[in-house]
Amino acid sequence: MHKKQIKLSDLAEELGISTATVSRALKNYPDISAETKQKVIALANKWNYRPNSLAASLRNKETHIIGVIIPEVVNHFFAKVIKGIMEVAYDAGYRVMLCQSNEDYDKEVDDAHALLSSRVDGLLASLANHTRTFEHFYDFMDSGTPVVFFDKTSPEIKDCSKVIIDDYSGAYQAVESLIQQGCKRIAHLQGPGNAHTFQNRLRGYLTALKDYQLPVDPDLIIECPEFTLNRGRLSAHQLVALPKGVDGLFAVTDLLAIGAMKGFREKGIQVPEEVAIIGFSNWEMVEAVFPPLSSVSQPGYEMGRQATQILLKEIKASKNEEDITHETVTLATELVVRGSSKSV
Amino acid sequence: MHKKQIKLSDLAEELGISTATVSRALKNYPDISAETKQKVIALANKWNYRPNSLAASLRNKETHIIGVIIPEVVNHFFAKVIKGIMEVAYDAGYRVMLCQSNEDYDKEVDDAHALLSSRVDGLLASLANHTRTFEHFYDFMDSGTPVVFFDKTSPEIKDCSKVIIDDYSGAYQAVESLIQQGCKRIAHLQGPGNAHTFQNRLRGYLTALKDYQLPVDPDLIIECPEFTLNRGRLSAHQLVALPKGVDGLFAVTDLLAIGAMKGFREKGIQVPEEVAIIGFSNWEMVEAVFPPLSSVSQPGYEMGRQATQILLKEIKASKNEEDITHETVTLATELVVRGSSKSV
DNA sequence: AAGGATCACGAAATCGTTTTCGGAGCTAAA
DNA sequence: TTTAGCTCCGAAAACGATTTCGTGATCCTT
Repeated sequence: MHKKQIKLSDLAEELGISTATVSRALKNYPDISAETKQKVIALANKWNYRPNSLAASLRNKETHIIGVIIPEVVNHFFAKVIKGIMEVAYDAGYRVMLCQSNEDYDKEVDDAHALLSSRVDGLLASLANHTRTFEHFYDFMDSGTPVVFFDKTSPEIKDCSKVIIDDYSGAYQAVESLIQQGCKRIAHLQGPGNAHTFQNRLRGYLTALKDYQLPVDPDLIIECPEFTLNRGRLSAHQLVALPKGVDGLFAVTDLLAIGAMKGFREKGIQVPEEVAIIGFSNWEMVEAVFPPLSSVSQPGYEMGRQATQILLKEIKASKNEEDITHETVTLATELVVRGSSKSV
Repeated sequence: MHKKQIKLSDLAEELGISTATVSRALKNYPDISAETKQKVIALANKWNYRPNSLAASLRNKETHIIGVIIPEVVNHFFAKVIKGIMEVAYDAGYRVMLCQSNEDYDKEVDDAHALLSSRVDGLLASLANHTRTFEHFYDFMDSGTPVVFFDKTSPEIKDCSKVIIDDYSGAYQAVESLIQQGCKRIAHLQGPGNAHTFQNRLRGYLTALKDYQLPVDPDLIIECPEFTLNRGRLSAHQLVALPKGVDGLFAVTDLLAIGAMKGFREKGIQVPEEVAIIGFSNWEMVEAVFPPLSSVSQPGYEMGRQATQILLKEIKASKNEEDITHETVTLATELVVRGSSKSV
């Protein structure tokens, strides 16, 4: 049973003044006497008054809430992004409504509509792997609510800011490093769908091979529908079984790389002596496996922070009716070489 | 610049009917003619009408939002809890406002106040390690807003439901298993603060030793202020340096255990031959390290689901003015033995 | 033809805050 | 003494959706 929450008029009645005065006293307006302010604040504390932000938001047309749509929460990279988002948001007095699309386009649309109904002040979004239409995001932009995409986005979306990482270069560097240490048959464990991040990593792989005049063997490119250790393990088995074998591997994500490492070991293949492996994301656990996994760093925390900073800037500009210039920030990656491959 | 969002009165005006009728038509009330309903729905779709849930919530005194306070987002266990929460909430038509206390008591209080101001319909919370007073939660209960604690809670908090893990038994089983495979000097890497979960794991460790007449050596119990690989690694070094050595280790969490494994290896100690190791949480990565880490399973996803189900049940009861009976659900743990210790 | 039931809708209050106008009372300047 | 300028506060109108009463039709019954 919901007991009554204290409201402004309760305070006003008790003190024999109007709600207007109470409201202004609590917000420290200049034209309220010090004496009144003090009385109001004292009573508000005593009665544990918590303003109803629904009413305030309705009146002010701003909620101080930002919506976040993310494909998957149980993912070390996205978790770090969320942390970055929440810290910057909190410091600016904003709260976060989090939605997980679960890599499901329909749910993504549904979440977007709900956040629009909630009148969030801005939206941060990362696309599901199979999202191809963007009307649910255009709805935000049309209503004047800033949207910033991070990580998984699409070049088709115009007129809005983005924070991405340089997947292409990261992948290129990784594969180049494998080539320079003598690998001739380099496999790639590829991500699912047409997500641009994964496509860019694939492109980096292909371009590196081409630049060094290595042939592209379709047998060496395996699309992994989900990112699990086991999927990486099975892919390694598949590669070992190839007539021409394999001597290097670049995986679209660390979990697959580690799984593959395990799969190779099961088949008696030495890492890095017989197969050199490089992953992508550089999350903490890569140092824990043996040999430690070389990986391309993917700065999730920084991505979350920057995306939120840009969003807050646009929210502010939007409020002041200034015009906003959208920007695309590309965060650099870095190849961190460890025991699973050789430094060159 | 915020362009105007369509509202009920816009639709009403266009159709030459009242907002009351529009509202009822959209909600499929029985006393609106089929013809009118259809016209309203058609226009709402055409104009992309999104109801302002602030206004609706203000009027209805329910937001369909549940608040979540969690110590840390970048944590595999909590990430799974969040996933469980969000799925159950979504299926019931609820949204989630997520707050991360960052293991900071003051921020926890601040978050609680903000969620109260947002008039969330219910709260799910897990305590920060150093939280000792609970007024900020009692505020919710006093106002009639259901609260359910999960994982990190306190027996001091009465009259509310909880979903916890049987940390004590899990720890006991782990240590018992080490004893049964012959370990005599078993170390424990302990969690920080007075968090009850960690205390219970410590208690399981101590009781197992006592039950098997093994002495408790304070040198073998190391409190780890943070959960990082490196902290585990350094703790292992510290243990190796003990005059009497160490032949078993139970860590309060997997990350520390894996770090310790690395630390032992660096000192030339064989796992599990010279030191057997068991962790806690059983997250996916334990299978990736070598040797695979034995660990106590900690069902985070299930915890999130159950906590949310209980909360929704209490919200419903509260709405119907039924009285609610609080419950404490204890989820079972299970020792999963892998290569880092022997099965007995 | 009168009474009652049913149908389809509208007027207006309501949720709790914020803010735009003021307006009363007082002081100081002319 | 009038006027202007302060200081401090209140009345009331928003914000947008929901819902409680109604009310005017229409149809059926007798």
